[in-house]
Amino acid sequence: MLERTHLAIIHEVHRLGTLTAAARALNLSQSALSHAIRRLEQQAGTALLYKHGRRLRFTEAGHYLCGVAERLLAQFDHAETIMGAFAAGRKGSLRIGVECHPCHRWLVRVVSPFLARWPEVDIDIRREFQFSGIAALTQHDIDMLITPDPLGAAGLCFTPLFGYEMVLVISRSHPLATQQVARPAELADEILLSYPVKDERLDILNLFFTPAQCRPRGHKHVEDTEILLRMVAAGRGISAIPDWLAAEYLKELPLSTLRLGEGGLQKQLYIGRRDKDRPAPFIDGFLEMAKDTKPAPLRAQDTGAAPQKS
Amino acid sequence: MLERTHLAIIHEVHRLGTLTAAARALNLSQSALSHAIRRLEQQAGTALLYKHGRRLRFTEAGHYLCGVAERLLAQFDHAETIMGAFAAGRKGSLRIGVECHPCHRWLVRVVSPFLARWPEVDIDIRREFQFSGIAALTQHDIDMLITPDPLGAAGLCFTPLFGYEMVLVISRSHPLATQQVARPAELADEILLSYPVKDERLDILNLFFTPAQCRPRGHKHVEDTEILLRMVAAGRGISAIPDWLAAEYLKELPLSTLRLGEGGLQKQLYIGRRDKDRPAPFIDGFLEMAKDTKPAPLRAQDTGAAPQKS
DNA sequence: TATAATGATGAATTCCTTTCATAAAACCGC
DNA sequence: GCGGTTTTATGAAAGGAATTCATCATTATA
Repeated sequence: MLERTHLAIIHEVHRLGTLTAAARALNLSQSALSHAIRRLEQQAGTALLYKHGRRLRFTEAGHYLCGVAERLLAQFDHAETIMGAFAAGRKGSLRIGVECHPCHRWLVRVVSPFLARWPEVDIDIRREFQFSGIAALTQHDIDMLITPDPLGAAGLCFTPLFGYEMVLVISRSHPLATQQVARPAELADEILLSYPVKDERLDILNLFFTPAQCRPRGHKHVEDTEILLRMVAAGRGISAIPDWLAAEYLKELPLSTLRLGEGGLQKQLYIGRRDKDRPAPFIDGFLEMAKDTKPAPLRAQDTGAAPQKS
Repeated sequence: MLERTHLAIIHEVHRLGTLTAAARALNLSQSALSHAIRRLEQQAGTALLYKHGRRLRFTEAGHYLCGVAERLLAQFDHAETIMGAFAAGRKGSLRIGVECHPCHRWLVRVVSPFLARWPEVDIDIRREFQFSGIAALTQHDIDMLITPDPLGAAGLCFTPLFGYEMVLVISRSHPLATQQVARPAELADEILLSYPVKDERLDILNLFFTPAQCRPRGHKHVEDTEILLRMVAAGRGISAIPDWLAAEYLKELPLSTLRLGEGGLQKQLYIGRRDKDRPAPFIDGFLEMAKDTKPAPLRAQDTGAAPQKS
């Protein structure tokens, strides 16, 4: 079987012209090369070299193999370089799952500098999961999960990123716009606008309406944040989004934010990963950058809702 | 060092999913693969596989190596196929030297069917030599030499192809055109036209004029056969060419051919090669085809010169 | 829970590669 | 032409790396 060593020998003999020199270059004895070439020739069933004076020349087959050697050796070298980058933790891929629809703009602010810092790392962001994000993480479909709901699962660990408050957004011309706090019963006649997520994953339903045993009059899904908020501003419905996301739109759109219940709907974003994962530097790097990237806070004077607590 | 066997192992494990199956496919024990992969991982400095249940899954580095394996193994296989063709004598290259200017059209008739019969053989035809064709042959610059002058040299052997006669061609309106035979003294006032070859390699000088201690009045070189013969037909000079070549032009051009001296200038074309060359089938094949391809003979009624003797 | 399937591991063995010592051939300068 | 030098070839011995064997650990299946 043709092996890499054979190619290396052929290559060096071609480069240096003599067995002796090639042997020196390969840290082998001249005899070793002679034997190796002889074996290779026997396997190939054809001569590769012949003596011309006391030098060696390549037969046609040898010459062909020389070309093969040049190409393949380069590919081996390249592969080993890449493997080195993997080993050093420079290269890899990071499949990030996101279970937080509004997080997109924040995530972009993390990913951009990350790509610059770790140019050999491929990033893949996924939003859709067959079952849950947690399952995707344990099944190695993703390597990291950004979620506000760190459901315990064996072999996973979660790191808190930042706290925030889910606030109600309503049109500035809405009768409730003057209030600081909204109560479930006051919203029974509203249309709830939300991202296209299953009801059981909507905090405003789980933690606000359901405990009060009441529901908004209607519920519609909207994919895009901008469109959703424009619909709210136009009085077509109400919605609940993170305070820091609301902050970004308060200047542009005629919106008001209200606290959801007395204490507000406090949340925390977590980043989860498998705790037995190989400790790749770029994974820690991503974590650091994620922790260092806080969303812009919602200032108290902008609205009645409480400022976020980092 | 990353070796072909490593790639083969990675590839089979990827294809079959388990070490045990891959080991069967490679005619090795499961233990051998386990050890081999472990060694490879140690060298690479990174894991390639990890256990997922009782199956194996690839790490990113392993996945990368998998791709490398697929590409490189294909190239190895291909190289071995080609080497097999070399060994079987189907593939090769044949560098043919030609020391016989008029032979071009004959050579084409040999080479065309040869290329069809041996599609994997590259043919290269050379006419110019640093020293001589013989030297080029011994120095492995060419593999075969077609020549009318088989100068003895150690390690070479010559096979006769066919005999022919060098005949004098003159314009049909030339005073001598009625003769059957030309004698040197009768041509002392003529301009000799020849291919651009050194004087010492021109048979009409060596074997016709020089023995008679006389020379033609002038001597010009012409590269192309067609042009040369048109100049002769126009009465601008005389020339000496093989009878079979003259035969091809006698119908088109107003030419006459005369025998050079009483016995005629008899020649023989040979094909020479190194006798220690690896006996490649396609070399024998070329020889056979060359021997079987006789030039069209010059018929007696066309001219006064004798018909060629096979 | 027993059973089958799979991978991991350490020690022994086998096989292949390499080296050593030497011969043979070819070139170089005299 | 003839030693001296350089180079490849070769057979036997040594060395080392890959492989196997036997066994254990883990996980899935009935």
